Amino acid sequence: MSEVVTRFAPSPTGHLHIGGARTAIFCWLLARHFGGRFHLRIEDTDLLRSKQEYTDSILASMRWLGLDWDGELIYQTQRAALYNQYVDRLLEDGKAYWCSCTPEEVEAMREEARAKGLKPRYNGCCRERGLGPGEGRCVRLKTPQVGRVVFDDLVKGVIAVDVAELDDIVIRRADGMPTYNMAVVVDDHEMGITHVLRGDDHVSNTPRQIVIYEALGLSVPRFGHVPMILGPDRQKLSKRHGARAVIEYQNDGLLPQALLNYLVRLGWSHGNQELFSMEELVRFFDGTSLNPAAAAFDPAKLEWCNAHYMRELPLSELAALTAPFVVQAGLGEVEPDRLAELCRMFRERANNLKALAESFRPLLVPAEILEYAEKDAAKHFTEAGKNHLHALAQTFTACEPFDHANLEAALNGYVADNGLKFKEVAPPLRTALMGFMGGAHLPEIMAFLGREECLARLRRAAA
RNA sequence: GUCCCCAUCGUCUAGCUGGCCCAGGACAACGGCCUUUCACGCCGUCGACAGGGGUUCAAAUCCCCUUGGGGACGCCA
Repeated sequence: MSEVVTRFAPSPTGHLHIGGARTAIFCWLLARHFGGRFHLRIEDTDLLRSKQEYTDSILASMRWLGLDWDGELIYQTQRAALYNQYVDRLLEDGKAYWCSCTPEEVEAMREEARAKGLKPRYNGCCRERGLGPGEGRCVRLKTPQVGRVVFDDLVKGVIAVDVAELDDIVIRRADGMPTYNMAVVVDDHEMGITHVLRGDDHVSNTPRQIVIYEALGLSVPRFGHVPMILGPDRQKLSKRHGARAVIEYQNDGLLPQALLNYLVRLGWSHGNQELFSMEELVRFFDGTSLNPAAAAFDPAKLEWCNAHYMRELPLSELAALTAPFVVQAGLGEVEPDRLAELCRMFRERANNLKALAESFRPLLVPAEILEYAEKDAAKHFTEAGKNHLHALAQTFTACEPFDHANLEAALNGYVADNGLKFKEVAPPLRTALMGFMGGAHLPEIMAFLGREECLARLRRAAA
């Protein structure tokens, strides 16, 4: 295969959502796999809805996911003149014509067709009128009237559509701006795009674009339409499904590699493998093995995937990533070493950074305001339990240094010396320290808290 | 309404050039082991080829129909 050039072309009318992110990932992987190029094009011709802040947000999400792009960013609004050169060429070649119909008139035609049970469309009344620029409003493509448009889709296979299904589509609006299909064709050609990977919702645009390519005498790129992502209920993803934007997952404490891994695996597979490094993805992803059917988004599996990557991360890195969430949880700044220690103790108990930070709360809050889980307190702060806590406070006071090994020995010693079972002592101690029956190993919790804090908790619980 | 696309466990999927599949893996669920707790980890259980016709010695795999989903039909992208 000669050079592969792909592109991702978002409209800056919102944040990057997971569906868009997935096609961006596929495009990026395809280019990287074949050592080609990956471009980013901002389709901002909808002036009303496009916003610079969304472009910035989309770029930020791309970077967060680790998707870099080649060359300059392309903004469609800056290329109107270029598009119109192509429109003029079509006009000169008699492949397009001026149309004087108003939108209202066209709408009436559509209504009429609908009433007859036909496909709503423009009736081509200006096609042979030979109107000039002064007489027409918009420019329409003279779509061939017989034949079929056939293309071999990378994911869906051969798709054929009769040209009778295609309208004489508008390629230049009354305001002089090109329409979407026209701009896309010109851009993809000018940018040398060889593979157009995009959402499923574009399949019906593809024949229209191919007709434009052919009218212009340009070579047609390879197309691939990846199915959209459905909500957990298999309905179209919408607000009621919760987070849809990449940035929301970022804010919820997901790791980019986890979201990327999950998204890639949604609609693409490499045998039974579930977890992939970036290197593996680039090595394995060649545009085949894409699933033609729509996939439902499963938050539970995403969390599982994220938990996996949280366990794999070097502690210092995990700590650095968790720090902002700790601050956000109102737990303040924590020294890097202590934070890393907290991560070490708790990372197997959380599925995302936000939850991880939250799990630190019992250890970062002063003894006086530690909250007890009612059930656990009632069950373990019995007379016997309190007596143990008193005695343990005495025992631990003598621990020097106040570290894991000494504390463990002291605790075991207390149990053995009094002929007790560990099970009798551990629950009240754990509840006193953590506030509930959960968390890491007792000696490391105590070592982390330090003598002062530790004893304060035992005394408070015993009281 | 017209056109296009899709269809394996609850979910993501392997399989799809037919036999190795009375269908494999992962998530979830459930049970167990480990264990002072919660987790992690390990082991196990439940669970699917939408339906009907063909083709064939043989079909999840090929063909047709039905049903069910989705998408498109804009001077939006």
